[in-house]
Order: sequence, then C-alpha cells, then structure tokens
Amino acid sequence: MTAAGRTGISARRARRRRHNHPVFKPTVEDIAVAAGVSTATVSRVLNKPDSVSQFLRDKVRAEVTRLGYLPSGAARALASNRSHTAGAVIPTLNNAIFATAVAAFEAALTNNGYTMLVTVSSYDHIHEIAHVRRLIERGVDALMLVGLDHHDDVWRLIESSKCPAVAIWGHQDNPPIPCLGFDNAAATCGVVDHLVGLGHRRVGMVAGVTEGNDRARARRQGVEETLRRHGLVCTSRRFVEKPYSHQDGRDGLSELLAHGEPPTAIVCGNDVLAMGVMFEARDRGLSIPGDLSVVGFDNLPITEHLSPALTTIDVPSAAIGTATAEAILHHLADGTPIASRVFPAPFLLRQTTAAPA
Amino acid sequence: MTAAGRTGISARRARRRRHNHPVFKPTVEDIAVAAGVSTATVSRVLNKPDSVSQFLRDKVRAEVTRLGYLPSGAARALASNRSHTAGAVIPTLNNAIFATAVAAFEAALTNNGYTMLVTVSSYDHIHEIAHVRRLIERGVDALMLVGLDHHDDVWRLIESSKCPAVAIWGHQDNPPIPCLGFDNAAATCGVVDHLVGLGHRRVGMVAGVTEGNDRARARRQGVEETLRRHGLVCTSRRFVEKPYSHQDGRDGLSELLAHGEPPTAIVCGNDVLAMGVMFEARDRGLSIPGDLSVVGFDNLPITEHLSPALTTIDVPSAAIGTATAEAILHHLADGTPIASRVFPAPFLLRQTTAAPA
DNA sequence: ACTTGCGATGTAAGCGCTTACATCATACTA
DNA sequence: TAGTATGATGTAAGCGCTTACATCGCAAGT
Repeated sequence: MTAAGRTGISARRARRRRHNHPVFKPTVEDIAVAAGVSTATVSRVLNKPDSVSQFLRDKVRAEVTRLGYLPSGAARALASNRSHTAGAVIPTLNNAIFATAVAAFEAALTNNGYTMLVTVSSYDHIHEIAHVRRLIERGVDALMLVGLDHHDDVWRLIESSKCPAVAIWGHQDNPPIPCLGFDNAAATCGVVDHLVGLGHRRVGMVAGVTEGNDRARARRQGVEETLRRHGLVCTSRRFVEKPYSHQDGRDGLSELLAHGEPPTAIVCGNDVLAMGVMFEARDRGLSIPGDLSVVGFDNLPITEHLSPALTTIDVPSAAIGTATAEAILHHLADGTPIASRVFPAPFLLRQTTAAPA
Repeated sequence: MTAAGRTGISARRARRRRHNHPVFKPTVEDIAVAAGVSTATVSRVLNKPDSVSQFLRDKVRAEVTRLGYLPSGAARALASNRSHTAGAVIPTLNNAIFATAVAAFEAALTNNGYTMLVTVSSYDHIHEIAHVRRLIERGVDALMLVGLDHHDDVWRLIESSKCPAVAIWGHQDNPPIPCLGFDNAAATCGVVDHLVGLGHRRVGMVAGVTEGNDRARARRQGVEETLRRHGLVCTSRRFVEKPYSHQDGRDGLSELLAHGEPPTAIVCGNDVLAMGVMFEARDRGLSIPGDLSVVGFDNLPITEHLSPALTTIDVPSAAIGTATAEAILHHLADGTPIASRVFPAPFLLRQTTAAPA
C-alpha cells in the first residue's frame, strides 16, 4: 500500500469528484495537494498552527477556505482519540433550573471548541444506563450527571471507560466522582430554623419525589432532622411527595390541609411546587403569609415577581453549569484533577413567611 | 499489509492489553477472535442481526456482554458515513417553550438510537454560523434550526454539506428547507380581531425583538396588519420591542403607559413578557382585565394558574419537537422527503381580556 | 570546516469500524 | 446427477484523519 495504494486512493477520489459530483467534500489530502504540502502539515495547521511556518500556514488556510473544507469529526476522533464533545445526562429539560445549568454548561463548552450531547433520563435510573452507555459509545470526552444516585451499571460504565465524569447538584463526602453542587439538606435546615424562629410549630412539606433522587431526599431530610432537633412533630402525614408541576403543588397543599391540625408553614421541594401551593391557597381564600407561610427552592426568575414574592433558596444553577464545564475543560487540557466543590445556596427571605396567626 | 499487517496489529494490541492495562477496550477484532468469527460477522450481528445465523449471533452477543464491548462511534461513523446523531441549534434554552421542543426532539431521537447535539445561538446569526459548521463537522445526520432567518453562510453550509435540515417554529411558502411550525402572524391576527371585537380601539404591543427573528416579526406584523384592516391607529409608539424577561415585560408596559392615550389592550410577543406586563399592572394598581386587557403567546404551563388566567396562544412545542424528529428519522431511514407542516396554534381565551372600561 | 541541535516538513502506519466482493455449503431445479 | 440459485461467512480495502518517526536544512558551537 505504498505507491499503488496512494494512486488507488487518488484515482477513486478523482472519479468521485467527476461523476459523483452531487457532493464533493474535500479531505485533508485535497487540501494538501492544493497547497502543495503533506497531509501532516495540513493537520498541523489545523491543530497546532504554531508548529508550522507562517508561509505554509497561510497557504493551507487559504485552500481551506477556498475549497470550503470541513474536517471530519469522526476521522479526527478516531485518529486522536478525542471527540471534543461532552455529554450531559439530566433528569429533565422541562425544569428551568436544569435548563439553565445545561445552557451554561453548553456555553462554556462551545466557547472552547467543544460540543454538548444531551440526553434526558426522565428520572429513570434504568434508562439512564442506556443513555450513559450511548454517550460513551459516541466518544464523549467527559460526562456530566445530575446527583449521585445512579445504577451500579452507570458507575461500572464510567469506571471501565475511564470517561471523566462529574456529578452536579448534590454534595457528599468522598463522592465516587467529583461533585459540583450545594448542600441540599443544609438549605432546608436553614429554612426550618427560620420558620421555627417565627413561631411555627406545625411545619409541613411538599417534597419532590425522593426515591432515587438524592437531592430531593436531602431536602426532605433537612426538614425532618431540623424539626426533630427543635423537638417538633414530624409525622409522615405532614409530608407529601409530588412530581414536578403546579398542579402537583396544588394537590400537595390539598392533602396537607385535609388532616386535622394542618401545618401553618409549608416547605416545598422546589419553586414550581411552591407556586402550586400558592395558587391553591389563593383559590381557597387562604392568605399568604397571613394564614400560611410558604418557602420554595430554586429561585426561579418569576418568583421575585409574585405577590407576595416567594421566599426561597437560590440555587446557583448557571454557576454550577459553567464551573462544571470549566473543570472538565481544564482536566481535558492538562490533566488537572476535577475538584469537588460546594456552592453556597443562600436563603432568600422575601414575603411568603410570617409568624403564624 | 496482509499477514504482516494483521500480525502487527495483533501484536500491538496484545502488548497494550498486557502493559497498558489501565484501560482495555475491546474492539470488534477482540470480539471476533473470542467468538471465533470474522470481524464482518461481529459487525453484522451488531447492525443487521437477521443476516447472521442464530448460532453465531448468540455466540457473538455473549462475547460482547462478557467483554463489555462498546463500539466506537467514531470508527462507526467514519466507516459508515452515519453518526446516528442529530443537531439542534436553538436561540436559547432559558425559554421553557424551546426547552420543551428540544426535550421532545431528544426523546424521539433517543428512542430510535439517535443522540442529540445541542448548541445555543443566543439569537446571534453570526455565532450561529460557527455552531452550524461545528455540528456538520461533528457529522450530524440532520439538523434542526429555529426559524428561517439565517445568515447566508448557514444556508451555504447546509447546501454544500447536503445535511438534511429542518426549520421549526416558523411558516413560509416555499421555504428553503422543510419547515415545521405554525402561522405566527395568523395567530396574533386572531388575537387582535378578538380585542377589537370586544371594543378596543387602542391596542398596543410588547413584542419580542424582531430583528433577525422571523417569528417575532410575523407576530408583530400580524398585529399591525390587523389593526390597519380594522382602520385603527397603528403608530410605532404603540409598539415596543423587548428581549425575554419578566422585567422586560414590566418595562414594556411602563413605556406604553408613558404616552397620552395609552392602549387599553396589550398583545405580547410571548408569555413571559405578558406576565411582566401583568406584574407591572398589578403593582401600579391597574386591574386586569378591567383597566387593561393582556394577551400572551406560548401558553406556558403557569399561565393557566395565574389570577386572572392569561389569555394566550397555545404553541404546540412538544408536538413540533416530536414531529421534527420523526420526519428526520423517516428521511434518514428510507429517504422519505421531509414535508413542511403547519401546526394549529389555537387561541386560548381565558380571563385577561374584557371590553375596555 | 565539522559536528550538533533544532525547528520545519514529509512519510506512512494506524485509529476501529463497515461493506463490496469473494467464497463456500447447501438446497433446488430439471 | 450436474447446474445453479441462495444464504451465511470471510477477506480486506478503505473511511479521513493524527502522529511517531524519519528527514532535511540551517544556524550555532568548537
């Protein structure tokens, strides 16, 4: 495959150029020939321009634009073992807070020549396995997952592929992979302290679904433990778990109100549930915070405009997305290990809490 | 490169297996050897299992799972000229309506073995060029764009790469690429008819930024033309254009109210702006719809829970995302041409409109 | 003048797959 | 029984890049 091989290639290519004309996609070889250099030089111009003399560099670049050359990502990935892509597996995009994180992640990647592959797990750990497998097959250089609750196969896949992975949104000591998130439990803990400080004794919660969701679980635990610490009742009937919609929030409040001795304050697993609670309260003629205190979690943009403005926890979603991308990029660039990081998730005191009636 | 070549490969691989042990990633060849078949058979088992005898099929599959084999997407893409990925270029992910469409698009792709690459253009046509180029370089089998306003270079890139592309959200006769969307102008036209029918003579608009955005432009034109058709005043001071935030909506209302003869009804370019208008009206003590009628566009989930519930246009975002993926998948599977499609975008009459005071 | 060293360039061997084509049994046809 | 489709399998040539290594020229060191 020396002279004969090359000729074969060129002959075929020349043929394609003439007959198969619908699509002529120039390759490195075409550029090399056009610029009168070797393919290695073309590759160098594209990848480490500094190692090529200015003269040839300009010549090659001219041909690249003249012929409209687009390098083949597949060939590049195959030869270099780097795809310049990163994958993100998220529970849902229909949650503004994740969408924001993903958008920030994508922006940082794009600014550095990377492209993002996204896949939505719908909170399903079994599906997630297939998604992670697929992303690894696609050759992503790194992976972003949400939380630390994952199927064993996911960990195995990450382990055996040696694909750098980082978990966001959560926080844990000695996590299996680096973790960029915040302390979900501490956040709700602070909320309860505040509520108890206002005089509330009957605190309820409309939590997110905690099964298979370490963030939701931590938030619920934060509430439970703090309630106990204050010596307050913390029965299961004060806790309902709901998926993610305004209607779920409404339903949550209805259920909490159905029992005798209903809570005077409700902590919510996220802002959407909190808004649902607020809507339902409004429709039932309950005034907030007069009759009922409500606290959310996420600080969605709309919450500050509500009347009353929702007291909530500010989740630094964009910062996490950006930081994750940067950590990955650094790691990929020079091997810098990815360090776990705990972001502050400050309590935003607004207008939906007050002393109980 | 016959016997010698192969031996060379095997030798290298064997060496890697022993020394370089940190990561041993089996290849088709490893599977082939382990199963006692040729690499072609392994490939067939993976891609068209029906063409292989059950006996060998099972044998190969057993080795695949035993060795934890993950095919290399890059090699596969390079050899087959199909990456099994599709790209989406969207203006922003921080708009629930796009996030929903993207999520639906992704779900349909994933269900069919495809993976989605996403890139956010931030409404910047120049940036978009680079994004489209990159996606094409990555070898996406198809592309989803939003709207039909794009830089010439984008069209050129699509044209010369022969990458199937579809535009969503918009509508146009004889579009350059298939278009799955709805009639933005007709929608706001209907809105104005309704408002005028209620007796409004002074109708204003808080539009989205129309420059470089055919959807926003069509919505605004729908309002303008209908106003003229009814013989009503349609001056530029009745129109303000704003980006996408609640605050922008508030600002929009403030500006519209700053002039003498302020509008009695306001059509908004999207629901976020509409909510901003509602918040500002509330803070100014204006009652809706008593003092001011407001209409949104998108039908975000929250809008029906607002008080009063927002009258708006229902944008079939999930349906568009799903349909786009399916059309692309069909096209990729058997060449079925992608047909343009106009989705209904029904007017949802709720509680924010009434006859003027 | 004669190494040395170094930066710029070329050579060619892969990267891990897919697939056209060749081969070979096997089962039909007549 | 010879001839021929037919289906299953193997062979090996690429797909379009990157990169280790070889080569070459030239300035600097002795």
